[in-house]
Amino acid sequence: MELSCKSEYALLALLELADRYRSGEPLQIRQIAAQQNIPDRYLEQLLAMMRRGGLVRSQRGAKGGYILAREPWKITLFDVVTCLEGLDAQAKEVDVDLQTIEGSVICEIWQESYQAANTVLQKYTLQDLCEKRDARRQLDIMYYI
Amino acid sequence: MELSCKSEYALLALLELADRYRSGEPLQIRQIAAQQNIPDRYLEQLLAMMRRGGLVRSQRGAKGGYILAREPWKITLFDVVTCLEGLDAQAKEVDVDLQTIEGSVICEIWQESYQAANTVLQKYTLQDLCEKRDARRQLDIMYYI
DNA sequence: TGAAACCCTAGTGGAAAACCGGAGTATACT
DNA sequence: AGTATACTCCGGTTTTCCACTAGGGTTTCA
Repeated sequence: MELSCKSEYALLALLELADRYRSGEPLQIRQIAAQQNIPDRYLEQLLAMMRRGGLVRSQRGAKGGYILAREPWKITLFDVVTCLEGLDAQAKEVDVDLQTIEGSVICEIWQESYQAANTVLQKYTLQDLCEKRDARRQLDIMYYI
Repeated sequence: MELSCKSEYALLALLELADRYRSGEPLQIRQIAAQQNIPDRYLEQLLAMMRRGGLVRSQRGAKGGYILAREPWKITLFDVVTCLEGLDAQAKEVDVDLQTIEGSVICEIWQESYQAANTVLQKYTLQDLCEKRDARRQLDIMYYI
């Protein structure tokens, strides 16, 4: 479970959407991309995935854009990464039967390790992320003075 | 921290070396490769990495081969994966300073998740792996009868 | 001396990740 | 109604990385 560009871009975008969430106004791809320095056509794909995954809602047409599908404290980082990377995760389960004993023993331990990582990601929500960011911003201002 | 071919091959090889450890005799690349169905020239590179990482010792020349550098219960799975994938891990630390606040907040959480995964890997040694394998073998025999 | 083994470096093929472009469709505003 | 805006779908391109291959060395033992 490494931090790919995909996941990072997605989280940055969701962070922007979380900020905007209370207003109820949608936010455009272009704006998010400009704000966070993300290639816009790529971000488009990621947002489409997250829409299919039920994380965001889209509004088409003029004055359209994206809105968080539910409250920022109801979306965990685990939700995000599984939505993005989890689509091809089922494909790996194919040839488990023709594995050696050594292979399956190793595989089990990896599952356990994987599980531990996911538990951490389940602990944090977008809300938490926003708060951490704000706290960090305050801290940076203090240091600057 | 996903299970790459590299790590799996390396663990399988180390498992063979662990079996052989008590005898003090070295084991050749070819034999390991044949036993575990690993491309031998590739395994050669992995063993070279593990030698540089201090996990195995090599003996050159005829009747040479590889030996575990220390006892099987003193090598954790964490040691193995960091030895193999950890070489380019420092390269990522380069441009940390020019990161945004959002980026570093995300990065921190990823570190925590990573850490959790590593803690699991630190818990298991080659010895544990061997024992799990043997237990599984016994179990398979029982089922077969 | 020669065979058996490790040692080092470079290069290749293919697949996945990251990214781009164009044509289509829905929506709001005038 | 018409137009501008923004999402939607889908195919293509570029880049990067992994698994693997290859060849020419060096050391050791018999």
